Amino acid sequence: MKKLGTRHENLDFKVYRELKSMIVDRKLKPGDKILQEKIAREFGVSRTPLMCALKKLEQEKLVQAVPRRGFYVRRFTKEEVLEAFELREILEGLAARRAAHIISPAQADRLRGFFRDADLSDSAQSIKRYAEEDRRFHQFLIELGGFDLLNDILENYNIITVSYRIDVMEGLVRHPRETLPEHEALIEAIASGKPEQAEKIARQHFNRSRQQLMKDMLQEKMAGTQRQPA
Amino acid sequence: MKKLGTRHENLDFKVYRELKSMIVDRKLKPGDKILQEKIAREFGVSRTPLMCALKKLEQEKLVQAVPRRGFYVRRFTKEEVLEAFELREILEGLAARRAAHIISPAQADRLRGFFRDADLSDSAQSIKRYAEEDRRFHQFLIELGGFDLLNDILENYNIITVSYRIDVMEGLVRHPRETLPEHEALIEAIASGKPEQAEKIARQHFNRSRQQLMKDMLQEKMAGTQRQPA
DNA sequence: GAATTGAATATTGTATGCAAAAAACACTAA
DNA sequence: TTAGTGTTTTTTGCATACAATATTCAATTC
Repeated sequence: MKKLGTRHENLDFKVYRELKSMIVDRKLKPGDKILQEKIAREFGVSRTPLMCALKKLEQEKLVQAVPRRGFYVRRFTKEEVLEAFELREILEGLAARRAAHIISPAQADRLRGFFRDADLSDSAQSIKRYAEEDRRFHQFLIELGGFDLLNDILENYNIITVSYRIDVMEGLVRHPRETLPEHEALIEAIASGKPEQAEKIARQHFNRSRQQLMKDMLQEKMAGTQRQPA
Repeated sequence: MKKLGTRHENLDFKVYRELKSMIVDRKLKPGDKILQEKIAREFGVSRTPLMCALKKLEQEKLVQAVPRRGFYVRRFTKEEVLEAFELREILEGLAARRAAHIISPAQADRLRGFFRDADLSDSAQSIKRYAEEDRRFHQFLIELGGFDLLNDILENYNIITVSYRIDVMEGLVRHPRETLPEHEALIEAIASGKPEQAEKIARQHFNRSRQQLMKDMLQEKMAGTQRQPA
């Protein structure tokens, strides 16, 4: 018995995806109110599926619902971003551990291909390419070691860490020269099937980025003008 | 400026809570189809807020939506339950670590009160009381060391582990005689402010339960008749 | 001019209506 | 019987309608 039947995709899901990418791409900015009528007209749907989509996004914390007022694009606090990093630290640590457990030789080969010809210069171009490779690498790691529940969580909460500071160094927290050795060590630990080591390295990797982020945030606070409305 | 204003609770949220407890309490059983018209009438609301509530539950994996067919109460696979345990292992490990970091003397006192007068006999009554204490303990641990994101995730996925096998030994996977020393060690590690140790113990605690569960499941498979419909 | 009030307007939360899809049923032919 | 087919009934997905609440803004008072 086949199961390929699910071709009908409900409108609310399409709206959900569209809205989500609008938020991640900053077409809707943090703090913006979401005018249901307007968006619904823009998308050519009624408010019913839009409402559903908004509720979904609320659950993912991308928007905030204020009863009888409406939905607003959420503005993440520094604390939340750091907390999201803390979660990634252990969740991707888990993924790394599992990946090392179950990796196949073919997958190990593919894994070893990541960052092979990384360019560590400071040009915007090379930073950008490294950032892309970084995302692909973490994606592959999750595919390797993840499972449904874990993937769901990571998908939801990576967005918080990604959508913050997207404008600085392509979203990278640390310079490739610093992270490349860590990536290489992680790759080797997973590819050679060392779960404990893989988890440890993955966690260290995120931990260091988190520490760096904390420092950056502190500096920002000292230096700059802080907009932080209610 | 105060902020106590949020008194309006939308209908969909009430429906959501009600449905959720119906599922957890087995008033709606795994596999049951959710007849929207019927439930809506039962709750005295229209299908609109019910729909929203169902979508929320879908995101939490308590129900499954099949487009153009409807919603069904989800039946968890063994794999999923084990995966949920694996998640709890690291997530509550994190909570334990953080708790040990930030615990106050007053909280440490309260923590040490858990399981103080535990009764390790085999009577149904005492097992039941231990299971309740267990839940309260883990809840307190999450309150201590958790944060918003973590709480959300744990709330969702604990349900998977709790709603499975609720009928055997009050949902406990291992006997109190086995888990009590672990609980005591964990309490002491947190109360005396030892983050690394606390995390390690918490993880071991869950890991052992997970191993036990795997064994149990394997035995069930060997022995019993397996209902596992599509 | 600043603060306060209150009507006019806009927006939300929910119920209802309706077309399209799925399920249930009844009837016919092997 | 059983398999197949057309028809009725049910149910879903979505649009729309409407009352209740929020917001806006002009008029009024201090």
